[in-house]
Amino acid sequence: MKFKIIDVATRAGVAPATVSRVLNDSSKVTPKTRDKVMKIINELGYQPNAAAKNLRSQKTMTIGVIVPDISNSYFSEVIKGIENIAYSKKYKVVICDTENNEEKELEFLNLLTTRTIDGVIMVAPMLANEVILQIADNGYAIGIVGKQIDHDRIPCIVTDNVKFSMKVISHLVELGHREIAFINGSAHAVDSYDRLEGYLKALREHHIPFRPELIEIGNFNETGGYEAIHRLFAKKIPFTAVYSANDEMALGVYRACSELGIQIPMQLAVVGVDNNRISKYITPPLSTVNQPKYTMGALLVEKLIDMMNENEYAENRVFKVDSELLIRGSSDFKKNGQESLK
Amino acid sequence: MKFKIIDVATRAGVAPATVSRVLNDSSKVTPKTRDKVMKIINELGYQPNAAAKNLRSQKTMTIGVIVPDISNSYFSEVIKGIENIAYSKKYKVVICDTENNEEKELEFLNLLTTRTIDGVIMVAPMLANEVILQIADNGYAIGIVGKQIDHDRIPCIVTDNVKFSMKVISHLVELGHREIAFINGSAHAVDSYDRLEGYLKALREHHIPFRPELIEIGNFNETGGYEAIHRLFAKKIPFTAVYSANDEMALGVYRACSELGIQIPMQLAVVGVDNNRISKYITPPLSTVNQPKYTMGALLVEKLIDMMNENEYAENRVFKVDSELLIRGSSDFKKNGQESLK
DNA sequence: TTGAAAGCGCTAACAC
DNA sequence: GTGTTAGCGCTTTCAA
Repeated sequence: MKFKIIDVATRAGVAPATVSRVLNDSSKVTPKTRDKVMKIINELGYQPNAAAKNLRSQKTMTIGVIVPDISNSYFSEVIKGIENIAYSKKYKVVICDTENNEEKELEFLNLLTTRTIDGVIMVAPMLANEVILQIADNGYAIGIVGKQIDHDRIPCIVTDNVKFSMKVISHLVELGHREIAFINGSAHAVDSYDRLEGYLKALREHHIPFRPELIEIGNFNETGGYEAIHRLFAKKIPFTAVYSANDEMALGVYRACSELGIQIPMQLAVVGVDNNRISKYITPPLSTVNQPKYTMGALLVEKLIDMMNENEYAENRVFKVDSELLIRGSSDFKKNGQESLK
Repeated sequence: MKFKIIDVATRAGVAPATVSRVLNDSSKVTPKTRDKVMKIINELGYQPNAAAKNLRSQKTMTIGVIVPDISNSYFSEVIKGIENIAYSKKYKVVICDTENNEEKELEFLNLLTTRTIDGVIMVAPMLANEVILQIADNGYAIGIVGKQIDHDRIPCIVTDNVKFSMKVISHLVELGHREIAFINGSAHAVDSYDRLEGYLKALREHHIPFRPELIEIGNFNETGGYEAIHRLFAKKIPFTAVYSANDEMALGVYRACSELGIQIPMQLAVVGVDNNRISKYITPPLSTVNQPKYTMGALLVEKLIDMMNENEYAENRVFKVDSELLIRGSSDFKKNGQESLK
């Protein structure tokens, strides 16, 4: 049996409006009436109908999240952060896994215009900035994780790519490396620019000449990393370390090295980015950069919800968070051995 | 500017009902009117309001999915299957990551009673069967992945645990193993019973006496596996192989072996279950059972949607799918070496 | 503090 | 084939 507000109202001898007030604990109701109403609500197991509520209140308490690949632990961690905060604030979360498909990304944004969701968070969006800006201009709530977009109604959270890339290179230099190759992500990703910038900046700081031949593009996936390191080897330029712009590509490096009998880290030091769950379990464990994925999701959704409810305004719109370099056996061979899997 | 159906109607010189008919392509509308209406719709960029539609039609075209942990690749693959099929049928998917928290699981089910979602899929639910049966009895649409529940309105999809466990043990026996330890999942999981049953059945088939001391509980996580293998070693009973009821626990086995200097597979063969993404990348690569996760999600959501729309009925309610044994270096040392990371 | 009543935007039953 | 109209279940003025 499905009850509605009127059922509760009549049984409690009050008007529907009063029941509504009790439910949304608007203060203007005497404890006595409140108790009376609550009793009936519990007796009947009454639950308000969400659709009616949504229609009337013009919001759905739902946030959409668009990610390129939900089974990539980077994204699922971000989602966890979003989800947890969202639920604690009574919001639901609808997920869209685009499978790196730009059209699916665009299509999902329709949920905003149909008012199925109150706002959307795009994680590492592929869509052109203009499209995203347009949406914000149309008054829809939108937030971005992993890319910075300049619009005073779009909160963004990004990691300081330049900074941690410098940390990585400095770490390798301190270990004595001077010829450090760099496998970058896709050429059009903003992250790629920044990571390259950090790479160059660090080299300059350490007075190491920069050699463009040591840079390759790996498109952020395992195969890309595998092919990139092969291209690097093919050049016959000596290098003793490689900075891979993410862990996935580093897996490709491991595969190539395993095939060619190249020892990590003795013959080649490797550092990745992401602290992918896998990175800890491979042999040797991969040195990597740990981005605060959960926190990034959590922080951004909080900001977005605040903005939607206009508790807060545009200032402090872009968050740049720091990442931590995890030194493991792939760069520092002293770190190898027994404790590697701890 | 936000338009409503009446805006389209007046501009097109028709009644709102006609616009609605065009939108929901009910056949009773002449091509001419349809064109006229569509033209205005496109001009205005009109999009129907979801809340109003939901309220009127008493459905939300949304399915909830409850998983214990979204960053576990097993679950994210299931979600992918669900999501893809759901979106292709115009359904949205709301995710709940319970973090293995039974209360969160229960709480999320409220979305059914508030009619926020039309149905729910529980993946490896923790909630007692009675609770789930009750929900179905109340007329809500519910489906289960990874557990079989007997109720003629609940579609379920499970893997044949008995069958693949037998495959695993037979594989080990064929390699010459006779003392095979078994690290089972949590004691109250149905999967655990079935996997144990398969283990026992296979031993019997091969005329290998069953030794209860060789069985330990590892609760399906890394630490559990680590502790379980330590307990097994502590017993001083020789065994040459271990069947771990999932890959996570096998990781714990790897860690313990690495610490104790035990060589896999030479001194101990290891086989897991799940084909977790990690299993391929560890050293040696882990032999494991690949469950068709994506397909399981896809198949079940399809069934659930059919049931909700009553295209289909109770018969053929439980799906049992087969899994494939992937033999890798952790059990068969001929499989080690160069090709291990391919 | 409480009640009456309007209306959120859509669909479907019925009438023409 | 198309229009009219009631109403889905709730919240929120406004009045009392």
